[in-house]
Amino acid sequence: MNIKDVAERAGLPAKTIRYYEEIGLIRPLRSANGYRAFRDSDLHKLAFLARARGLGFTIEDCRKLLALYEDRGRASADVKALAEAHLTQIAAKIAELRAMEETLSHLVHACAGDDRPDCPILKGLETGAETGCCGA
Amino acid sequence: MNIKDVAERAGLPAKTIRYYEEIGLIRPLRSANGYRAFRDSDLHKLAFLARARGLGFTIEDCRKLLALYEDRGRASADVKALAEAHLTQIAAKIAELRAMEETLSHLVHACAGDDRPDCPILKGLETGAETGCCGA
DNA sequence: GTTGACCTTCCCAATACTGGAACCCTTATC
DNA sequence: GATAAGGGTTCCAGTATTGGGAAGGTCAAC
Repeated sequence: MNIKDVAERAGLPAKTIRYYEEIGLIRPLRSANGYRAFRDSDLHKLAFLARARGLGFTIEDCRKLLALYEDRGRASADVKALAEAHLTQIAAKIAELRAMEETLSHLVHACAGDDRPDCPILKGLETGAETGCCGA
Repeated sequence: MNIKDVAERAGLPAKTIRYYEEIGLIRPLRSANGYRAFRDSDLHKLAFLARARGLGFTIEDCRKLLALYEDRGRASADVKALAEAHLTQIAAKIAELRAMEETLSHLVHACAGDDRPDCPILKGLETGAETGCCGA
């Protein structure tokens, strides 16, 4: 298979596939003309990578997951540990975003959004205070 | 004020402050010895930037916010529009992370996490299916 | 043989910093 | 005056993960 075929089937841009080869995630063969010649196993790995990346795993995590995927003697505990650590990071990121969302939505609600210059959002950014809409 | 003082007061690393100058967010004066000489107005801007960045605004959004902050004749609607667009992006990011979290936590819960190789997480990444724990 | 769709490598851009090297300035101490 | 500590400066390179595009080789069809 040439790169465009695997790209479509794995759901990854060709550019990304070349990059994954460059950093050693896959090692496709080469045809006589210099084209990459992907085996089914390469396609499987790329689809695996696409899904792992889609779940937010870093490339380095993907490298470890791929190694476990290929290791018939792996312990599922190792996979689970990786996934749990990643879940923890996802939860932390969500919490961070929610905090931003909360602060910012308070400010937005306090802002008239008209043609006058008075703006609680800018005031909040200036002073570090929120709108003060509900106490203190 | 020298850079270390403003860094502490604004809550930003000195490196970051130099970077902000490089990209034109601030324009501190220079002393005869070549040191940056920060005015109070520079400090205010840096603190403003630190808070805006803390709310997840991109640097380019910060640039616009700073321009509005400095424009005494701004319309608060412009600020609000920026903030609302950012809120939308935050919400989208949260939704994305939650989807990842949900999929991954299903897989994790289905995984025994012992020393055997059988692993629903790897299977899920291989096939694109979730655990199938609840139907289908 | 020419067109058009592939493929290749290589370099640059993006985000928002972060680290380090090499070197200059200031102040205090010996 | 020498030295050392603790500032400051610039410049280069790197992070993570692509995306864009140039310059050029290859293949299949007409």
